[in-house]
Amino acid sequence: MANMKDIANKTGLSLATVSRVFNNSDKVSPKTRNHVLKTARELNFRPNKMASALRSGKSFTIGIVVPFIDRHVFSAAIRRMEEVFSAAGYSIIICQSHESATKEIEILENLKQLRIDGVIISVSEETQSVEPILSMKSSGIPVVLFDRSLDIDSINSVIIHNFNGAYQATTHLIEQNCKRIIHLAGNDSVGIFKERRRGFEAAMKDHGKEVSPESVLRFDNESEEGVAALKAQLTSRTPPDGIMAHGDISALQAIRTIQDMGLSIPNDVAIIGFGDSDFCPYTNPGLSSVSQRNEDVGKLAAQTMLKELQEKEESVYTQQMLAPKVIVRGSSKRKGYEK
Amino acid sequence: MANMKDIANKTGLSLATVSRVFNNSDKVSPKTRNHVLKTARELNFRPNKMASALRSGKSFTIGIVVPFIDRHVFSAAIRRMEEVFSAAGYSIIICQSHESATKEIEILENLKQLRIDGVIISVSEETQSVEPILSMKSSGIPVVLFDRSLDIDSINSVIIHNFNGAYQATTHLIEQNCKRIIHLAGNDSVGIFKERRRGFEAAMKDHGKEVSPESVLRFDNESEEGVAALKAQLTSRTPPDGIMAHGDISALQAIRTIQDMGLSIPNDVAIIGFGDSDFCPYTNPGLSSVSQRNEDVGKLAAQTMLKELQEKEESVYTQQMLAPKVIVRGSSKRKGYEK
DNA sequence: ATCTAAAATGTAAACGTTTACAATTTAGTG
DNA sequence: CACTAAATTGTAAACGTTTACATTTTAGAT
Repeated sequence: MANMKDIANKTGLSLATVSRVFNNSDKVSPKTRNHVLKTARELNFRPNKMASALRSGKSFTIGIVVPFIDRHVFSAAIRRMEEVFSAAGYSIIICQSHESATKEIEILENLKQLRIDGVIISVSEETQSVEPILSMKSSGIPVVLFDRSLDIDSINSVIIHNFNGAYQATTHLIEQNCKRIIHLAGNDSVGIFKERRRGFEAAMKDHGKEVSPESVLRFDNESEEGVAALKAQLTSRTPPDGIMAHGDISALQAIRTIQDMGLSIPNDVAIIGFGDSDFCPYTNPGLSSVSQRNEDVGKLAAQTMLKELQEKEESVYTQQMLAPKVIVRGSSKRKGYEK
Repeated sequence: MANMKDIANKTGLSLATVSRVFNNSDKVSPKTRNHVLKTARELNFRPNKMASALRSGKSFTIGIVVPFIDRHVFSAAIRRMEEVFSAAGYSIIICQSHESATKEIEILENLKQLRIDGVIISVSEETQSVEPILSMKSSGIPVVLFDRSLDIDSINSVIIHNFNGAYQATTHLIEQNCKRIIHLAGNDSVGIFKERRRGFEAAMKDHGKEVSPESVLRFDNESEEGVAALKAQLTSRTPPDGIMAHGDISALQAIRTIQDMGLSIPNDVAIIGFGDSDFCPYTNPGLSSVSQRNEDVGKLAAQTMLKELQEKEESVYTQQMLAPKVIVRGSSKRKGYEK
């Protein structure tokens, strides 16, 4: 494959001039430029980006780290990132942490070796320490967190306002005349789940509803304990008539449980999930949910990265929170309370 | 950031020896190796993969090209690819063709410039010409096609056997005692959809069922024409009692249409989709579908690529077809015909 | 101690760009 | 036409590795 030297030889120009043509440096006469471009076409020349990256120190590559790429949250966000970056001339390298903090560290090391220009990351569930992230920064590699954040204010992050989303969802159930609402809670050690629980509790209190220990039910997608506990509550003397789940899959499990008991949704129990997964419109009834705006998050994260890359000065770090949106479907739309 | 020269200076060794340590070349004494590694740790050294790629001509990077990364077919396959490649020391670069043949060509050009070691691609719907793919090959870059294939036997490909899947699905409906089965067909210009239609027709014929022009209904997810035509058939004197859709979304649209007309699934009409999308278990009734085995396809494609990369000789090209699997759920499980 | 082959290390040129700096050409001015 | 500044081009050294080839060291055999 031809290189710049070949073009230089064939045109009789110097290597520097040839290089300048491809850098869009304006310091080259139109005549020479055309001559070079023509010769480049003839020789089927493609600039070698590795060489360019090596010399210039800019690889025009961004590393994206997520737990698993096949989760819709991530693939949707990454889709937008790719679009933003590719338009700006950047390539993206994808890595999966498998929800392991150890793997995550390995990946970050590897990305350093690849001399990527920046990292966008949604940290693993396990990740507690911010050290690996900070170490990236101190190596001069900008980092943007998305989806899940860590408590560091020297790092840009883009997340949705989980507290708010949960608050809105809970308020929605209250407006649907639910009298006794419970929350199917995720693991509190995961920041976003904690926020959702807090949002639920705040909404309850703000609307004068009591939050008892029974109001918050720990609900895991893997174990059956949550389901059993839910059944118990549904058969108690004061069964819940509204459920705000921390995730859509949990909501689905609840729907099954409820329907299996012969109760109807939304009239006996109204339910809303979180995430607005793509299957939400297709369940029966359609599952109301809180949209995480994955695409918007992805786009914004990518734009934030580009901005940081372009700024020479130490930039100002921002924690951007997108307002989530309640999507109402059949599972929480009660007769007489449609608004 | 420290480089090998720094280590060489600090240890008093030559650059070559230092390099050999990191190449796992065995031509270095244990004592020197340890000394070098220790110094490397002290200096916080990370080998520069760009430099290594430039010099050695191997970037240990694979380009993956898909129409859109947020489609589950692709993200599921890519997930496995990432796992296979990362275990083998390769990074992956993801690009989206947006179903555009032009964009696809641009992407391939760009990947060439990046000097990636190989390309795994699921071509866009528009793609007709095999030229860009062949041009990759002739530049010495191995290519593996997946999901959708092109008719070139000098390129490795991994796809599922669409004909077979459709054949099986249709046979399943016949076994469920469906008397009049129709196919909701995709765009025939897309190879996999054509295969599915052919599989449907073959199964019908093999079971002594007539394939009339009405048996194949062109059904697009975007337009309403298909829905209208389906309605017309359902109200005709000889309504279909079995539907084999070319995709899950089409199946969903059909389910809605059928249920809106007051007909019951699966007893009035049994239906099966294609793709086994993640929402299939959650529809009501659960949607039977043909599993595309995305994960298996991804894994196999990645393994095929690795094999081709490792072989020095011109390798033998294979078209690998995975057998799809019918997943039976409520939408096609008729009373008395469960088997 | 000497010789030899194997093992370990060193030398230096490459890989294909970019870029500071220097040199040359061009165009504008009086 | 001479002079100057601007525009264009050239020179050569980097960037951080790998690797063919050359050299030195080591260990084993005599």
